[in-house]
Amino acid sequence: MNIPLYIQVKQKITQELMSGNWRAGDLIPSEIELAQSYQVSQGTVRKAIDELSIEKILIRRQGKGTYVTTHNEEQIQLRFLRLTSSKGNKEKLESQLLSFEKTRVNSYVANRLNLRPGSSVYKIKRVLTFARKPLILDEIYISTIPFKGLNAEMINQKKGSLYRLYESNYGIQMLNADEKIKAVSAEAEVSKLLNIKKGHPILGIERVSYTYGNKPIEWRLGLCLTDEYHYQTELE
Amino acid sequence: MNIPLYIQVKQKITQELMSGNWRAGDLIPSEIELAQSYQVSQGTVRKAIDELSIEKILIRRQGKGTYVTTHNEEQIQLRFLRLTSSKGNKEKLESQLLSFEKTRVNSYVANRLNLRPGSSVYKIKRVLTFARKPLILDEIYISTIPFKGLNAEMINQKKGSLYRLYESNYGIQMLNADEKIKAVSAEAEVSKLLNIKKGHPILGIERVSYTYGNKPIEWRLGLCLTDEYHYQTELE
DNA sequence: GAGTGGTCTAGACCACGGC
DNA sequence: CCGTGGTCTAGACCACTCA
Repeated sequence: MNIPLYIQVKQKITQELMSGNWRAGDLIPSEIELAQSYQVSQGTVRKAIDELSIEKILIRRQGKGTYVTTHNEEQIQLRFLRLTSSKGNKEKLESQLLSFEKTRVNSYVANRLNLRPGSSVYKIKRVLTFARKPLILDEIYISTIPFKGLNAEMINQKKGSLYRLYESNYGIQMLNADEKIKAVSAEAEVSKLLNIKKGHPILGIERVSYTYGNKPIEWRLGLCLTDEYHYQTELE
Repeated sequence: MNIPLYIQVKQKITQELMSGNWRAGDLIPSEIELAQSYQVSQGTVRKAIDELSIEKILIRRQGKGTYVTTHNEEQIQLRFLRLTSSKGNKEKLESQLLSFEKTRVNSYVANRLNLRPGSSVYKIKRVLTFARKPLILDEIYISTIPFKGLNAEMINQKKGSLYRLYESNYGIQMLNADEKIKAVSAEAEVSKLLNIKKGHPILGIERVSYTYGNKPIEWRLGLCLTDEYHYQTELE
């Protein structure tokens, strides 16, 4: 095998995470302990953990130890939300569930999630509100298989953060996501829900989110009103 | 001083780049040479270069050496362009200059570029075309001071890549950028140039680009037709 | 074969957090 | 005070590039 040792260590650590031995928020063994158990030097473990913490899969805390990233901490909860107020306000986000149903997935979403067309999914519709103004209309699909028993009540309990729900109730962590953005016109139903005129320009954000091993878990389409907000990114 | 050694090495390397001693595309001294000249170990130089190459300021090439990132290489030229065809086509980009003028900057753009309101800037308008269809209408502002003597002919010569022009003719490298995205309606003038109906929804992408030391150099507003294309990002 | 970056080790010391 | 991650060193060997 010509795979570098630190890559192998990375894979071993990832296996512990995928298998559920180490769970979100857990403190993992120290670098020295890992070095002993994998029979490599501390520097090699360090390099593996370095990369995993760049990928935001692990978090180091000097003096304390290395932890598995979690969506349950306040600061990290809105990690995937790129919408910010153009005036710099920091308003509280609220979520209102519109509908929750079990249905069959269409072929487009099935492709994105590596599911068979027509297989069983949960479909979630909701409105996200900032400062009491409706801003985002979400339509979300997840396979019923890993989320067995999910219901509307559970979603309402977690008020807003689906990713916290996935993690705490099903042990599924969202690690990264792809987004595709278009400008579209608000249709009749959308314009009513977002309280705008029909035909008003809005952002259509299509997102696929992935867990360990780049396995796609969730597809969503977010329709966002960007009159007073904007989508923000950094390019390198 | 409590600044880690490798950060100090990073700063020294950055100074070489800012001062113009090492220019875009140059091969910089080897890790061993740098370690000797800075009186630190090779490992420390390595860590400094590691970070600079993550920031895409330097590029390592095994067996050859470490190079200063350049916009002149084909693959890296469209680094900041996030617009891709929804159908997966890879069409050639062409640029058509609409206007080039020297004018006074308004206060909004002045703030973004750390200029005094009313100071002298070049204003560039152009249309970017993919597969012979107009897709992006750009309006670009840069201070006249670092770009003394710039004219329309120089822009036409470089066909498309302004960043290549900045780098090769003025030694100014764009390292990173912030973008703010909104959905807007096409106004009369815009709709004519992009060959769409008035009021059609388009993306408004506002970008500020930075050089060494996070110094803002260029402000631009890109109006993008996203009927057959989309803006793509990855979230971590 | 010489020179470059890439991996790996062993060991020292520092800075931080918490008992 | 101890254990953690963070920095730094010195030296070995590997993998790649090019003359």
